[in-house]
Amino acid sequence: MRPVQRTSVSDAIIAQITDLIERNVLKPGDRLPPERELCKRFQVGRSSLREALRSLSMMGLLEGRVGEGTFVCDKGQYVERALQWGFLLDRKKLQDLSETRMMLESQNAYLAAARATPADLAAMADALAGMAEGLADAGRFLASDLQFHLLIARATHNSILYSLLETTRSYLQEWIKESLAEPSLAEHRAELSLAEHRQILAALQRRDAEAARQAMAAHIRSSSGDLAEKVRG
Amino acid sequence: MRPVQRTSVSDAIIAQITDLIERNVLKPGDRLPPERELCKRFQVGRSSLREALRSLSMMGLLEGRVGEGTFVCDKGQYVERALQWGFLLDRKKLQDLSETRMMLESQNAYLAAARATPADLAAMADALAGMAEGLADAGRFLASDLQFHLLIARATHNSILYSLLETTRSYLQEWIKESLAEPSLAEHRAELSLAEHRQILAALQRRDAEAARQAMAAHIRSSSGDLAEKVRG
DNA sequence: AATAGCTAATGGTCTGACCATCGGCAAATA
DNA sequence: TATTTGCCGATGGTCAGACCATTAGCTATT
Repeated sequence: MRPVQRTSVSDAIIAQITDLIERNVLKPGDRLPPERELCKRFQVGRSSLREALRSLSMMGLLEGRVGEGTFVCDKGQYVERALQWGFLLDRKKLQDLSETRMMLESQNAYLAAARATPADLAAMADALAGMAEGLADAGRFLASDLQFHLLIARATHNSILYSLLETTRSYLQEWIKESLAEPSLAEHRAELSLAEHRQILAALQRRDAEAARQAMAAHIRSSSGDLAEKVRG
Repeated sequence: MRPVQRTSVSDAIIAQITDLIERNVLKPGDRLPPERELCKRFQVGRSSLREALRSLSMMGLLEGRVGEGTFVCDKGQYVERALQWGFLLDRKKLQDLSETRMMLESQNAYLAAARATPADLAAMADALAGMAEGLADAGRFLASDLQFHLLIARATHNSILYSLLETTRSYLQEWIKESLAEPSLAEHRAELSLAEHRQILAALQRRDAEAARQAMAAHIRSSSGDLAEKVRG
């Protein structure tokens, strides 16, 4: 004998809808049938259906618009929602996330060295130029910085690795921004950071995977040194 | 003029409860008041309340037990769960997943070399013994195999890395099982695999991080060679 | 002392209703 | 004719009440 399977109505609906999205039957931007219509199709009450839709919205898969309908989100919306729970991170978890990020970025650099297309490298150069122009503008500098790292992840041409880095970055974003907001260190750090980025790009252009990995690791260690201390303190 | 703030009842409840959990007013294991009681306190309908509770359950913050009540979960799995949902969508890329897994496993071995406790190493030895005993029993062999890898991930004492490996493995499990089901190769592969695992454990016991990483990488390359071909084909 | 049965409490589900908002259409207006 | 205004239906958001299945704890029987 074994415990009988207790299936929840909402969970079953969630499973079905996520499955539809996975199999791309429901594409981003698509509109779902009205709730009352879905009730009839699933043969469930509106409460259960709404609990399912609510959970899916909370995961960033769906979005409900009053008077219009319920729509399938593109994955970008997911990150925003996820940021809401960023403050739930405790110190240990923050440390773990930071470590995971470092590992991802280093390995991405390693892989990108072999796989980056000329277009990828050109985009990175553009991002680097954006950083240089934004030396005085912290907001623009950070945006170009982030873009540079994401471009490397994209250059691996591995959607999983890209997605993972995107997510970990989004969680750490707040702390990164905070740690770079120190007015005293900002200017010096920015110049140092720019130089480090140039080294990374140079290694990628040379197709030197090991050098790229080490340059990235060094950069993150250097740029997140105070972040690490803040986490531990 | 600026857009007026449109607040949703459920979102407000979610915000309040997450806030209570964050400030440790609600501790893990605590029981929430009954739903009908919460309705009176929040002065909201039960539908809205339940949608909020459902979302919180989906995030892994709460857990509802019929006839008992709603409880605060003890495991802080918020981030892990979010990461899981994060790349659920493009899991079709088996190749990418396989590559990600290899990277995770290698790096985990590297970190575990320095961090594994004697208890961790002992557990790995046990798993290895289980593999040796299960040379004839494919099911038991694979179970011990999986456990060995998870133990290494656990030995990093990094919950994010552990969770990521767990998730990637779970997605690849089917294909791994399938590729090892070839009757002709099974026996030889099992012995080879066992030897490779012994090398990994030996490196960990020597605290040789680089050797552990390389041994793990070699093992995965060897054991998933046909898997990779199958994926590409 | 142990067990079977009962009762109240609780989460899970369903139904029907009302509200606020949005899109589209038609009438009124310039 | 082109634009605005007002209306109407559809839709998601919310609420209230009811019923069900399960659980814990008590009670009475054995």
